[in-house]
Amino acid sequence: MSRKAPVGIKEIGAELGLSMMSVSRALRGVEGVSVDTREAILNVAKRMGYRPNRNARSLASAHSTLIGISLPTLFSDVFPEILAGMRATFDHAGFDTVIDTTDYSPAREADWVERMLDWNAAGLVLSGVDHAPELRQRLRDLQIPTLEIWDTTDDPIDISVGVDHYEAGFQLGQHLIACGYNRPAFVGVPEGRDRRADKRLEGLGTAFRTGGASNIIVQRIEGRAAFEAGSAATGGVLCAAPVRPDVICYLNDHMAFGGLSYCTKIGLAVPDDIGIAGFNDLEINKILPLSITTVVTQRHLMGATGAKNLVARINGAVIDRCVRIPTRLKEGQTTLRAARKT
Amino acid sequence: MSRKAPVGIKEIGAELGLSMMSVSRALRGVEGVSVDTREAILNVAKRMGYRPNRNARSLASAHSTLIGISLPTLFSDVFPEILAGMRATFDHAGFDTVIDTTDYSPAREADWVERMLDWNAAGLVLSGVDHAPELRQRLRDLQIPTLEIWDTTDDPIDISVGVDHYEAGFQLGQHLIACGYNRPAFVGVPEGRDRRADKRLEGLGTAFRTGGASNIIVQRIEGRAAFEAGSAATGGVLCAAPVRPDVICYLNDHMAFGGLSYCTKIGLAVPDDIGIAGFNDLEINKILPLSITTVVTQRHLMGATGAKNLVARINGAVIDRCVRIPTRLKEGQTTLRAARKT
DNA sequence: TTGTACGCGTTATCAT
DNA sequence: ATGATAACGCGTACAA
Repeated sequence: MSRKAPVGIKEIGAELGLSMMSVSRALRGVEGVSVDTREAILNVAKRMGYRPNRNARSLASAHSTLIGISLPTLFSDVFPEILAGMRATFDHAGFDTVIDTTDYSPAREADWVERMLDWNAAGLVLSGVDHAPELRQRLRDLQIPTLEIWDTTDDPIDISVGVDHYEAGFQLGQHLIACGYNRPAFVGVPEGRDRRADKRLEGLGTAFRTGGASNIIVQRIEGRAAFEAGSAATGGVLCAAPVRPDVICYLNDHMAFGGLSYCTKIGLAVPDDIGIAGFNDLEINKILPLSITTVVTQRHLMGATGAKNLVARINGAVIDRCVRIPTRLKEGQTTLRAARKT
Repeated sequence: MSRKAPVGIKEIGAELGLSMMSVSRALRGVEGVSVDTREAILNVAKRMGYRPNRNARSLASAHSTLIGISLPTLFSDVFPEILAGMRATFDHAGFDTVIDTTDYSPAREADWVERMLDWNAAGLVLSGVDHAPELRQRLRDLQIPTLEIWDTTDDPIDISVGVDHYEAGFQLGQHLIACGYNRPAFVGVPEGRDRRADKRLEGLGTAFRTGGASNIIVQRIEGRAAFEAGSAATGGVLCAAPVRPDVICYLNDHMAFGGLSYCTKIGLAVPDDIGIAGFNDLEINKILPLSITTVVTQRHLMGATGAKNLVARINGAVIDRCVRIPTRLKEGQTTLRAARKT
C-alpha cells in the first residue's frame, strides 16, 4: 500500500511518455505547454501525489520563495501584530516566511541573515534600522530585497516602513509638559538593547528639556519588558530617586500597567499623586479601569504596508524607499488633563 | 572590489590544489582529512568568504537541519514561552527553526506541513494532538520525527510532551466547588477552534456536574482570545444568562483579566458578588491588584523537554513517547476561600 | 589520507 | 509545443 518511491517530475513524465521539461513547465504554470498536455500532467501529478522538491528547485533556479523575518522578541504583542499585518500579503504572493527571534542581539541577527542567504532567500525583513556593523554593506552588495520595519531612517539598507520613535517620545513629552509635569522618570531596559526605546527616551528628553522640566530619572531593568518588570522597576524609581517624579513614562503599555499596579498597591493615587504613561496603545489598554496615556503606533498597517512593498520590490517594481507611519498621542486617565490642547 | 563569483567547494579546492571531497570533508568536520589540510582549507574558506549552499547540501544528502514548528497563534504569551523553552536546545544541536502560525486552522497546518516536507525538514513540532484527518497517517508513513506539544494523548503521531487540559479543567472545577460555587459560566472561543480550551471546559463540566452545580453557561466570542474579548463576553454572560452565574471561568488569564475589569467597571465586587478564574498563570497575574485563581501550566519546561526529546528522536535515541507535565491549581484572590483544602 | 565518478530533482538553454 | 543536454553545488560510495 505504501508507495516508497518518491514521485518526481521524471516519474510523471514516464507515466505519460513526456519529457521532464514539459512536466516541469506544466507544474510551474509557465507558457509552452498545450492545454491538453497540461491538464493530463496535472491530473497524473495529483494522482501520484507529486510534491516538488524545493531544494532542487532552488538549487537549479537560484531562486526561492523564502522570506526571512527577523524579530527581537515575540512577547508583548507588538511583533505578532506586525507579523499578522504582513501575513495575507506574503501568503497571497506565494512566499514562505521564516521567522527568527534575535532577543535583541545584532550578532545573532547577522548570523541568522547569513543562514537565510545560504537558503537562497528571496527577501528579508529586519526589525529596526540598527544592525551589526557589516550587515548593511553586505546586504547592499548582494542586492537582496530587504525591508527594515518598525523604525525609520532616511537611508535604509533597501526599503523601510516604520514609525519615528524619537517623534513619538517627543509627542508624549510635549503633552506631559502641557499637563504640568516637570519631574519625569522613564522606565525601560538597559541602554542599547532596544534602540527604538532609546529613541523614544531621547524624544522625551528633548521635549522635557525644552519644557523646562528637570532631568529625566531613568530606571532600567533586565528581563522581559512587560508587566512584572514594569512593576519592579517602579519600586526602584520611587525609592532610589533623589526627588520623587511626578510622572513615569514606560517603554510600553505593558510595563506601564505593571507600574500602575504597583502605584495602586502602595497607595499612590493615579493620576493625582503620580502620572503614568506608556507607548504603543496595546490591546490591554482597551479594558483597563484607568486607560493609559500613550502613543498609538499602527502595527498592523505597518506590517501590511511593509509586506506589500517588499513583494513589489522583489518583483522589480519601483517604490518608496521610506514609508513613515504617523504616530498619535492618545490621552488616557493616568495623567492629569492638559492645561490646553497641545 | 566586489567579488561576483560565488565561492563554493570547487573554488576552494582549486585554490589549494585539492579535490572537492577533501574540502567538503573538512568543512563538515568529518573524519578523513589530515589536520594540516583541514586547517588550510578552513583558512582559505574563511578568507574567500565561503558559504555553504544549503539547498545543494540538502538535495545531495536528503537531509536538512530544518525543524518546522506549527503554532496556532503568537498572541497571549503561551506559545512564545513554549518557543523560548525550545530555543536553546535547537540552537545547540544546530537546527534551524521555521515557525508558522495556523490561526487554529487544521487545513492550514496540513498544507504547511507538506511545504516543510518539500524542504526536507528534519523534524516537526505540532501544537496539540488534533490535526487534519490524513495528516497523522501521512507523517507516520513518512516516519518523520514529530513532536506534538502542549496537549497530551496516549497515542501520539510520534512523540509528545504536554499537559492534560481536561485534568486542568477538572482541577479548577473541583476547587471552585469546594469554594461553594454552583452557578458556573465559561467564556471562550467558538467550539472546535481551540481544542485544548474545549477539553478544559469538559473537565470543568465533569467537576461541576459531580459537585451538584447547575449546567455551565457557555459564552463564546470570536477574535483574539485576550483582554478585550474577555471583557466583551462577560457582558454577554451577565446580561443574556437566565440565571446569573456566581463564578466565571475564562479560557485563559488574559480573558479573565478582561472579565475582571468589566465586573469592576459595572460595580460588581470580586470575589464577593462574583468569582473569576483563568488558565495558565500568565505573567500578568504576578502584578494584578487581585491575583486570578488559575491553573499553572509550565510552558517553558514543556518547550525545553519537548525540544530535548525531539532532538534525541532525530538522533535515533529511544525516548518516552508521552511526557505529561503536571498542572497545579493556584488559588488567587478572585474567588472565595475554599471551605476546606481540596 | 585523498581522489574519482556519479547522482540528488529540478530548471535553463538551445534545439527541433 | 516539445525535447535533449547541461548545469546548480554538494554528498555518497567506492577506489587508490
